[in-house]
Amino acid sequence: MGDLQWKSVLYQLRSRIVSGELTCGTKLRASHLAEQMNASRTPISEALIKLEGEGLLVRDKSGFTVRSFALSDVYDAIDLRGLLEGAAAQRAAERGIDAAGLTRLHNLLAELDQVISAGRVGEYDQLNVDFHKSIAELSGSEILVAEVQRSYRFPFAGPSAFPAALNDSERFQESLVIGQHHHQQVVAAIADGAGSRAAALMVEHAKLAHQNVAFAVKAHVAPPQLALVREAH
Amino acid sequence: MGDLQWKSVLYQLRSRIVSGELTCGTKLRASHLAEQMNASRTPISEALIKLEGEGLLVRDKSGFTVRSFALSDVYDAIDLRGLLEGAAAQRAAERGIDAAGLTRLHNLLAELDQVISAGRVGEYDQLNVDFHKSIAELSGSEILVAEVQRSYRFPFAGPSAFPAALNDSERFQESLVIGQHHHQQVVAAIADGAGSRAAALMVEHAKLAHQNVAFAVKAHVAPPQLALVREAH
DNA sequence: CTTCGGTAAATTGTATGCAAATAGCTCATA
DNA sequence: TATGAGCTATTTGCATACAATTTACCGAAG
Repeated sequence: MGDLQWKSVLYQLRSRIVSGELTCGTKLRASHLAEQMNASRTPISEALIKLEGEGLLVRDKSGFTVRSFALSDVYDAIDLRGLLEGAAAQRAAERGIDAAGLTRLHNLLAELDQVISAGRVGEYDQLNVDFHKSIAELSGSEILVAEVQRSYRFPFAGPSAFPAALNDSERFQESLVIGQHHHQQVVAAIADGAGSRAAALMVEHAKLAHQNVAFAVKAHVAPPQLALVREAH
Repeated sequence: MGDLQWKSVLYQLRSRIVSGELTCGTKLRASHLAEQMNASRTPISEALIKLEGEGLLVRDKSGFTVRSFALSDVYDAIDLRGLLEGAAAQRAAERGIDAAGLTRLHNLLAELDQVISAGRVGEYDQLNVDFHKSIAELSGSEILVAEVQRSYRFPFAGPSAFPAALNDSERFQESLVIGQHHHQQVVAAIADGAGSRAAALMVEHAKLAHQNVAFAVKAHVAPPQLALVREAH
C-alpha cells in the first residue's frame, strides 16, 4: 500500500495478525519474513518495531512474538475505548459544536439508519467507524483523538469489532438497533451540551461489545477478533 | 542503560529531548547522530522509530523532527492523565484492594508526608511517581496500567512534572500540600469503595498541574518541561 | 523415558555499501 | 530584493556482510 517498503510490510503483517492468520505465540523471524515477502530484513525490522509499539507483538531477547491476551484484557481494552470516547463526547458537548459538526453527525445517523434497516451489513462497519471518529474529532483535542484511535488497535477493541463478527446470530440485528439508539442519544446529548450524559452513553455503548464477547465465548464461537485470546475455547 | 546499543541511544535521546537540549523543530539526522554517539545508523534508526511511537518525534518524508506542542496540548495531555488515573482509582475502589495494597498506599502517604514537611524536595518526585503508579496497579488492569504509564511520556504530563520545576516559588509548597491532601482523600475513597469519588479526586488532582502550567506561563518562567511548547514565551 | 551437554544451524544486532531522494547552494533573471 | 533553475553534497531507505548469541538437534547418562 505505502510506497515505502516498511509501510507495505507493516500493513501486511498487521492484517495477518488481526485476522488470526498469525496465531498468538507465533514467533516472527525477520530473516524468514524477509524472503517470504521479498524484502531485506531492514524494512521488516522497522515494521516489527512499530507493531511492538502497537502492542500486537512482544519482544524478548531473541525476537518478536505475537502477543496473547487474557479474556479480561479484552474487556479492559473495550472499557478503555469507552472511557476515551466518553471523554471525547463529553468535551464535544461542553465546548459546543458548530452547525457543520452537528450536520455531519446527523447525516451519519441517517446513513446508519438506512444501512441497518436495509440490512446492508457490508457498509455498516465503515460508517460506524466514521461516526465514532467524528465524535472523537469534535472533542477538539488532537491528543484525545490520537488516543481514541489508538484504543482501536486491538482486533477486539475497535467500535465495529463485533457486529460483523456475529453476522448470523439473531443477536446481531438487536445489537445494531440498540447501538444505533445509543448513537442517536449521544448526538442529542452533545447537541444539548449535556456532557456527563454524553460520556455515560458512550461508556454504556462500549459495554454492548462486552455482551457480544460474552456471547461469542459462551456459544463457543471463535470469531477472528478473538484469535489472540488465550482462553477463547 | 540497556546492554543493547539501541536502548542506550533511546535513553540518551529521550532525555536530551525532554530536558529541552534538543529544542522542538530540531531535525535529527541519523548519520550525524551515529558519529556523535559512536554507533552505526542501525541502532540510531531503531531508537528514532521508537521515539516517534512515543509522540516525541514526527517523521516526514525526509527524516525525524522534534515535535512541538501547542499550549492546549499540554492541558489536554494532563487531562488525559487525570482521566486514566481516575479510571484506575475508580476500578481499584470498586473491586476492593487487599490489606497489602492498602498498607502500601499508607506507607507511601507517610513517606510523602515526611518528605513534604521536611522539605526534602529531591525525594519527592520518585515517591510521587511511585504513589501514582501504585494507584494504577491496584486497578488490576494491565491494559490500564500501560496506558497510564504511557500518559506520562510527555515531559509536561507526568505526575511530578511541575512540582520540582517551580522549586523556588511559594506556590510550590502550597501545591505540594494540596496535592498531598488529594492523595490522602483518594486513598480514603479507595478504602471505602467509593469509586466515583476516587475518580473525581484523581481528575481534580491532575488539574493542579494546570494551575502550575498557567503560573509558569504567566510569570514567564520557562521550565524545561515546557521546552517543547510553541507559545511558552 | 527423561534430562543434560555439546555441536551445528539459524537468527539476531550492528556495521556498512549503494542507489535514489532531499536539501542547500550558486547564480541568473525578473 | 525576490524568485527560481540547476548543480552538488548530504542523507535516507534498503540490501547485505559478519560476529555473537540463541535455538535445535542428537546422543549419553541417569
